[in-house]
Amino acid sequence: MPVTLPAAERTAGATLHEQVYQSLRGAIMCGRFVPGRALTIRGVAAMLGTSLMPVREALRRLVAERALELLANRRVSVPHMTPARLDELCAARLALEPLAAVRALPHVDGTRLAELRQIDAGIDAALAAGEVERYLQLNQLFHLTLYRAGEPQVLIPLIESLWLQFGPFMRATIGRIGASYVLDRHVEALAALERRDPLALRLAIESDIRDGMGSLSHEELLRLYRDAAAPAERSASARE
Amino acid sequence: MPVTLPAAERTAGATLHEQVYQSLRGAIMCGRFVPGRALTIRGVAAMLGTSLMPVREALRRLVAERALELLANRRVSVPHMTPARLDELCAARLALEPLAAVRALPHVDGTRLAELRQIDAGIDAALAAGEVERYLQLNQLFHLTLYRAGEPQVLIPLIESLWLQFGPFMRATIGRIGASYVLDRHVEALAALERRDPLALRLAIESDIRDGMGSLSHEELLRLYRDAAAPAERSASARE
DNA sequence: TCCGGAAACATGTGATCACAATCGGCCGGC
DNA sequence: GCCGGCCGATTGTGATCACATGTTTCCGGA
Repeated sequence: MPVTLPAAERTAGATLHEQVYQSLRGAIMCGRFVPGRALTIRGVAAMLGTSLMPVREALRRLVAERALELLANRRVSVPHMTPARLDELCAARLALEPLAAVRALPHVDGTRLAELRQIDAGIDAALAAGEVERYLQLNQLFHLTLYRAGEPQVLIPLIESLWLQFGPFMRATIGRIGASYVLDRHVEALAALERRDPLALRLAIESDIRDGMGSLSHEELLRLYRDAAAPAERSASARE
Repeated sequence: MPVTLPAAERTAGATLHEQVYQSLRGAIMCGRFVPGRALTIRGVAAMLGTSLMPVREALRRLVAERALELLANRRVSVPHMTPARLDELCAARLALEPLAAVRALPHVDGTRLAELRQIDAGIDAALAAGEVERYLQLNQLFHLTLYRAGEPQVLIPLIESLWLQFGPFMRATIGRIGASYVLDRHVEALAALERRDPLALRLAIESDIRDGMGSLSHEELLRLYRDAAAPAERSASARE
């Protein structure tokens, strides 16, 4: 079994399938599921101690959000990354996230700016401690906290769908973190926010996304391209 | 009852909830559901002659795609349009669709170009005949047929989500069609495709989207802004 | 040793049912 | 006349079951 799920035992006021959704979403973002390996309804239900129904709904929602892929067998799995999809994801992020940042800028007040600074400090700490998982979580939180200023209703779901597709791959293939941080794009973004400079903010977010792409392990990317040429057989890491 | 659904009787090989999804999606895009009015599972199931289960899954998928909104009561409805949401939808379309078009351009061959020309001819015919519904359908088909060249996997779902949110509102508030067509942006796009000119294509698509926004009935937009100021009471059209 | 087929198993889909929460209308009281 | 609380009807949620499809396993034959 490739994964142990955190047994959604928090009995929040939300519905059961919402809790299952959050558990699965977290597990996906951490790369806990092997791409291509089928996620069975009964399997997830057994891990989380629920019945089939909430799992069905959670899985279907994740498929609609493109976090999971519907196979021909009508089974679901984390989709394999392909060079074309990676390129598209990057292009979509570069189209949407700078836009979201610039639109959020007028609504960023002192409180939110302080919150962003605090998150960025946490990121630096995680980087210094080499805590990859925490770094990725906080990085996502930094971006979403910025974009959420002004309470956008349309852009956030689109961006979250992209992160859901991008996250597990990044988690699995990120190389040495910290190495590529010759320039801290978040500091640039914070400065742009303080100066209320839309263009500088756009550039900082664009650069941050590109840097994120650059931090992918080169050997993983090479394997990706190789696999794309011979898709019949996946490389070793896809095996158990 | 505000709507009669086309009784999903086509027994395609697909799953039942997929057929329900398609029926509901078509009805939503045609503006057949009154925004804010709750769509009940049992009601839809009765209209379509299915049991509750496929309807549940179809509704949940449409909620995930932001075509429907999850109310606090855990009931679903077509969301009301607000000025902020309209602005965001427009910005997202302007960010994603020109990008999708430019990325598709290198993959548009003669066959697809001919297909696009044929759709555009159909659009002109629908415009001349004053068939609003057919015009909107073909317009969507034109855009998606263009974007689908190169088989994008990421951008298409994002754009379809936007159309799903934008479509019902446009269907309900479109003014006199044809009037705003002093310039046919589709012809411009087709010319740009033939010349393989990315910049011209981008401009044509951008202009087409802006023109589409301009074709919204001004009185409807005014009512929208008025309602946004006093959201407690919706205007007459929201009542039965 | 390798291949093919059949049986046992696992899985997704859809239906039906129970139940708690919510909504609607009705009535009584202020 | 208007408001608040009560009761019935409606609704979403979750559980369990039946069934068709697809998958794996195991065994016999070449």
